[in-house]
Amino acid sequence: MHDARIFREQVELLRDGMRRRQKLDALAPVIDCGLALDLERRSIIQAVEERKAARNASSQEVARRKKAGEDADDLIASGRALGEQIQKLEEELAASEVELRDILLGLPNLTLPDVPEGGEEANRIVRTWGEPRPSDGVKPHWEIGEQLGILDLQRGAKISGSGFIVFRGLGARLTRALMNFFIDVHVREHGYEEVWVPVVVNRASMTGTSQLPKFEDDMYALKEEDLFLVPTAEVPVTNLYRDEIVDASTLPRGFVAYTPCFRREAGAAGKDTRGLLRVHEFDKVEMVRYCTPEQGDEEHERLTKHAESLLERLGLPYRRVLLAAGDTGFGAARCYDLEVWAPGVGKWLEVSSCSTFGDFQARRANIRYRPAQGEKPRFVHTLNGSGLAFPRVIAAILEHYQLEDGHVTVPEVLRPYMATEVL
RNA sequence: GGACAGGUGGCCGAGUGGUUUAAGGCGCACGCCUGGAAAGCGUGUGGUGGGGCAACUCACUCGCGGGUUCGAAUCCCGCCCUGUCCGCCA
Repeated sequence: MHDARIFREQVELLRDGMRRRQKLDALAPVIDCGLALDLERRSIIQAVEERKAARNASSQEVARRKKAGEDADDLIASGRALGEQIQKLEEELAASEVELRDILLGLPNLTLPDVPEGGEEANRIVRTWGEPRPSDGVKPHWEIGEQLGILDLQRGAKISGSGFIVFRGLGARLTRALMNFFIDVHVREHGYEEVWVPVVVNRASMTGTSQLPKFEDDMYALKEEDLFLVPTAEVPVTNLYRDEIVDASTLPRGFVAYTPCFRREAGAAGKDTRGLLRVHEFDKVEMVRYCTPEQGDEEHERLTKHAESLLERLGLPYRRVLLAAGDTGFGAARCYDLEVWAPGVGKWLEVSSCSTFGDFQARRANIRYRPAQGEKPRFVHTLNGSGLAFPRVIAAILEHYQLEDGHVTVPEVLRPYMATEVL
């Protein structure tokens, strides 16, 4: 969320940011509306506060007179009139504030200057690692997975519906291995604090990280309780310190959590949905970082490298893509996608999104730090990245490490967790 | 789910309609004192929003949201959270 001040102080910057995202046509009228509402709101505030000051003074005078045994009926009458005016103005103010907040909650973040303008076609591959294996003779993961008895899509669909997966035997163990391997690396080598968090969260948390209000239709919800299944651990983990002022000496700091992730993927049906490519429930280890504004860029690079290091240890060829403004998520200021090569399906699969949000989430979630004793609190910067999402990593392993006989070599780093060298 | 008790500043804690416009204490910061420190003494000490170049000033803020009143931490209603007991339970 932006500071409302952006309307009166930097509206051109805001317009330009929306243009870079290719959203200006849709959002220009919204921005104009925000500008007008901010003006209106401040003028009402002045009117109402003027009257409140008068009422406060009058009430004190009433108290003084009563104590002195004097008559105060005239003041009580004028106070009543003031009260009526105040009530009316406050109703107007509340309406205008709700409208302004709705607008602010619906505006995407500004992207950083190094983010390319435009849509998906302007995404930029900034580095590649490893030799992509040629696709010749490599079967897609869903064939190999079913063949090896480690993937059971049929029964997943029976139990829950399409897009829900059953892993069996070594497939189930592989999921457990990835969870432990990823978390162990982040905790032991990258300095993250391991956290285990709820996967059902309230509306305030979902709003804090900017899934709500705009993307409510994409979320699984428990309507009776007004609770939501998390689409990513980003939500509960970033919200750990919602409405708090964190100790500046702890920054930068990182948290890592495993959670299942639930996504309705409304409207995505039919597109790259076979096998493990796009499912409604999947598992992921997520890194979340808090830092100061000054540390933001450096932290974004660090976070992204933490995710890349996992792919390198797994020996899976990948590329890092800097997303163009129009392809960058709603709340992000800059986002790198990590895409792993899957020779069986012949595609680069997104296995991690590493984003920096600036203070966009922190303002919504009210997460602050005090730079130094006696100074005003400032919003932290928040970052998060998958480290990593399991299903597509599993797909890449089943394809990249596929043997001619249909078995699959287990990446060396996973062998201590798997107790086997081959699937 | 039911019953009861609670929720006041960084922390403790007083406060049942008007010098409480939140006492007092702890902590913290600064100053005095000291060779240096402790103790002691003094001063200061939250957040949000509005106005102002600024000094400053106004409003709001006692879990949250409404209501009553000229005036609410205080009275009324709803909700949330915490604790204890009961019920249920991996």
